Amino acid sequence: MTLKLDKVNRGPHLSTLVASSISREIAQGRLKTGDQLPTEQALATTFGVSRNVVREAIARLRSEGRIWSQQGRGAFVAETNNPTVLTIDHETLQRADSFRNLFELRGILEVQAAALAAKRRGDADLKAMGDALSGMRAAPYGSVAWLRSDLEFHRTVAEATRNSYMGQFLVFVSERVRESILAAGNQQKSDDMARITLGEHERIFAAIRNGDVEGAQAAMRDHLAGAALRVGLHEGEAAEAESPAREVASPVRHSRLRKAIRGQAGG
Amino acid sequence: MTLKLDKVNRGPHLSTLVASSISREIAQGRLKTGDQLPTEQALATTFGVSRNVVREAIARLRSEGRIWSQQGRGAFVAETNNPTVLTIDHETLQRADSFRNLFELRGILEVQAAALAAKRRGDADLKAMGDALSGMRAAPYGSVAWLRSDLEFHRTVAEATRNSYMGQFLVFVSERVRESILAAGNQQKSDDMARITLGEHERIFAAIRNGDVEGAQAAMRDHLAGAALRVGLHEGEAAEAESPAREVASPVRHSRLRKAIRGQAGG
DNA sequence: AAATCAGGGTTGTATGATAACACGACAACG
DNA sequence: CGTTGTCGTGTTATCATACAACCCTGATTT
Repeated sequence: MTLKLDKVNRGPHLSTLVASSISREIAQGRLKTGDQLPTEQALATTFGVSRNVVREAIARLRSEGRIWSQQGRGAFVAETNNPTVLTIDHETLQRADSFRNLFELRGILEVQAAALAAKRRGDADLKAMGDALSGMRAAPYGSVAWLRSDLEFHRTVAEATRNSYMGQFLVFVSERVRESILAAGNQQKSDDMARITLGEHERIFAAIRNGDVEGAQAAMRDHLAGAALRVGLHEGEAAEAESPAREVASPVRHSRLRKAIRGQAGG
Repeated sequence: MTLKLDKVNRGPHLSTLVASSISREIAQGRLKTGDQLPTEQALATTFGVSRNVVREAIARLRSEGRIWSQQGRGAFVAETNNPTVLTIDHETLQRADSFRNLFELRGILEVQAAALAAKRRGDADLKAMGDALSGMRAAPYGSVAWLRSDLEFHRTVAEATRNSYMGQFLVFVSERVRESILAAGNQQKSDDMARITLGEHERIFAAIRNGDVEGAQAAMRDHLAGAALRVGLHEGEAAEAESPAREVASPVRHSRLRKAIRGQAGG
């Protein structure tokens, strides 16, 4: 046994469902900035959960700056136009469509980063990329060392853009993507994949070394398409409209409540 | 009259205090990655609060990715070596090259967003964009209303990508760019500029409406190039800015508990 | 020895109660 | 008439307790 009976990573707590439901209401404009939310009691009954759960959800939204609340008055939708920090909630990332979206964003950044790197790379950048590739060749596919070298390669590409924000964002997004993949943990490994993946990286490297902007873009696009396949995202027109269609392990308990929440959120 | 005394800055909730206390323990290394936290009951008694408060704090830390918990086992410190939030420092943005880099990143995102929007826009998106354009036509160039409509237009484009992360990132980057421009505040206004800028937006809109992917990209690229010129970006410089670090008012009630928490946490 | 199961410990959720606070209604008072 | 004090209601913040679901361990049984 012990086959990868999905370890149900972070089974979404009820508070998470409630939080994303409210969050969705805000995002879709049904709750505008300054609006007062229903009372905790009302939310609890409409969602069919305890007030405690609602409070955890609200605490979370408050910590994200989406709403603010005052004792004796109520909770109100905050001004969302001043996000001073950017955070990606990785419980939401467990949803397939969210993951796809983030992967798409990563792709855009990676491809353009490859283009800039092909224009601006210096000798030091090329050496760093070469070292990272060597590291990938030396390590077994999927091992920790392999993953580290993989990340390192992409990091050096980002660095070669000479745009620190590009690197910052790219690392941030890539890390979230990687975490999500590791959490799913359903990727099979083979020597073929090692060879293919390595080849993709080498083509990216070659194009960047030659200053071939469009070649670098194409090679990176290929690589990402391959990576998408390897993690089980079918390629092509990736992200469809965001709809709450999560597939993960079915919730055991409270399934009716969860369904109700999902239904109302989906709209 | 109207003496504006600060609106009572309410003391943070107990759950916030508990959360930041635990957070500090992690940051200072007293709780290493993988360590198991004390049980909720234990935390409740040591902090002198109810288990409910502890749960809200833990829910918050969990949503921030600092810890993860599993029913029946406990809560554990997550791998937090990679940043879970992304922030852009105000001061570094004042440097011209930093600003240029951020502007470049914004350009990449905007151009690709325009492409995706041309593919995926729906009728509601087109209407929203049209409304934003109307708002720009009605408002004087550079006015608050004009800026709001401008932002609104770009936001609707991002929304039409059907990729929430795209919108999130784009809004975040654009806001930083806009703040920086406003801080510089050395842009001249003219009717010519109003006409030109509006025309750029209209071409973007037309291309997206027609589903012209490359046209949308080109139009957005034009617009950004124009915007770069208008803010004096090629030899540009930035201005000074301040960053008021505001203090929180002293908590009124539960002061003993709060002090206890602060004391133990502060070290 | 291996499988099964019982028990305790922990988190997740529900429920009710109390305290702190905001706000309007209303009477008392000048 | 305007002001003030008081009260009542509604809401959030917190507490306390109980139960359900789940994990882990170890004894019991096969």
